[in-house]
Amino acid sequence: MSHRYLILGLLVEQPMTGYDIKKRVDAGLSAATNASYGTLYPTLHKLLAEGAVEVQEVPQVSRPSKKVYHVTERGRQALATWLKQPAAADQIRREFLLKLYLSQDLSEHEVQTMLAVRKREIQTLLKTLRAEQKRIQHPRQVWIMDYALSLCQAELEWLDNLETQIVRV
Amino acid sequence: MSHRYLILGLLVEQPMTGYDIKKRVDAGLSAATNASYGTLYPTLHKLLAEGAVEVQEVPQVSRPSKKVYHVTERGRQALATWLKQPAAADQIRREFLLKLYLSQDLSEHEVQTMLAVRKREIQTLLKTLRAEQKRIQHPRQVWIMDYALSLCQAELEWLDNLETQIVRV
DNA sequence: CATGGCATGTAATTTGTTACATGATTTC
DNA sequence: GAAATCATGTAACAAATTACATGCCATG
Repeated sequence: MSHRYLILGLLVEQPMTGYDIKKRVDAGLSAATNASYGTLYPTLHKLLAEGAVEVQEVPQVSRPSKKVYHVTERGRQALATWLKQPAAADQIRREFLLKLYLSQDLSEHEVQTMLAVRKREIQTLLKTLRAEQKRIQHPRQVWIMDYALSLCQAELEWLDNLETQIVRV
Repeated sequence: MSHRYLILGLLVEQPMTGYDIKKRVDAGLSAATNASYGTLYPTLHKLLAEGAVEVQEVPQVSRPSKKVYHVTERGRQALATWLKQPAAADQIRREFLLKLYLSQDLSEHEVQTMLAVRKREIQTLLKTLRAEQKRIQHPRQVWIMDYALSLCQAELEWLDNLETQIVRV
């Protein structure tokens, strides 16, 4: 449901293809939401049918023609209305955390491995974020990046703490 | 899908009703996942049909009889198998963050309001977490609580930073 | 010559939310 | 007297993932 507005919002910044939107979200907005083609394309079609976006087909050589979408006035207004409403609560699912909590019957070694895997994942994410951070111009994107970075660092500290705690036990 | 294992895992700790499970998740595991009755009860029925759990009906006066579920050996093994597999990636949706990012056409005042609302929400969450923290005995529950607290604090710091930044701009 | 990027899309399935229905008891 | 707690459940719907299909180009 909020994917509609994600799309509209990104198209306000600049006209794009579905493919572009996906890249954009993966690169800079992963802390806020995610987007798969299976959601993106059908949603774009719906928005088109509703007149919230329009399409401009750009033919290409030996490739499906690009469909560059841009927002209509109607779309802008739908977005503005949505923006002014209070945000829905966060929806969060961290399977890693659930497994850690339920890991009573696992060996200490297995638990340590879980933590190590997670740590590597978060460190990788941190690197990615820092790399992206350098390519940013738009201040609002900086906000989101800072958010993601802060949470990453907090989690890393928590992981370090836990690891040493478990060793001591 | 991971709700199956959430249920199994909690039932390993002790037999419970669907209602109890819900309370348990809301109280101590909100950083990992969530659970609504609409998911919980049907999932319990499925687990029962598969022989992963068994039920013991406890009649009550002027109330539907309690259905206390407990895990079978089969259920335990299903859980153990799942636990040893690598965890799925986090699934995160923060509508608040998305709105903040897309808030270009809002007034500065509206943005400040969004931040203030979020801040109050996180502060409330923090208080709740701290209250729950005192009732905890199980060390693994402490881990999860610490996780939630760390992220809360990181977000609060980020919010404070942002607020002052925007004022300056 | 395989991998990954570019670029579109569909269909089946899973997953989950929301809202509803029921109804007594306790607490403010 | 209203609201929250206890306690179960279903049904309709919305949302999203996954896997698939297609096919060229560039890079290593």
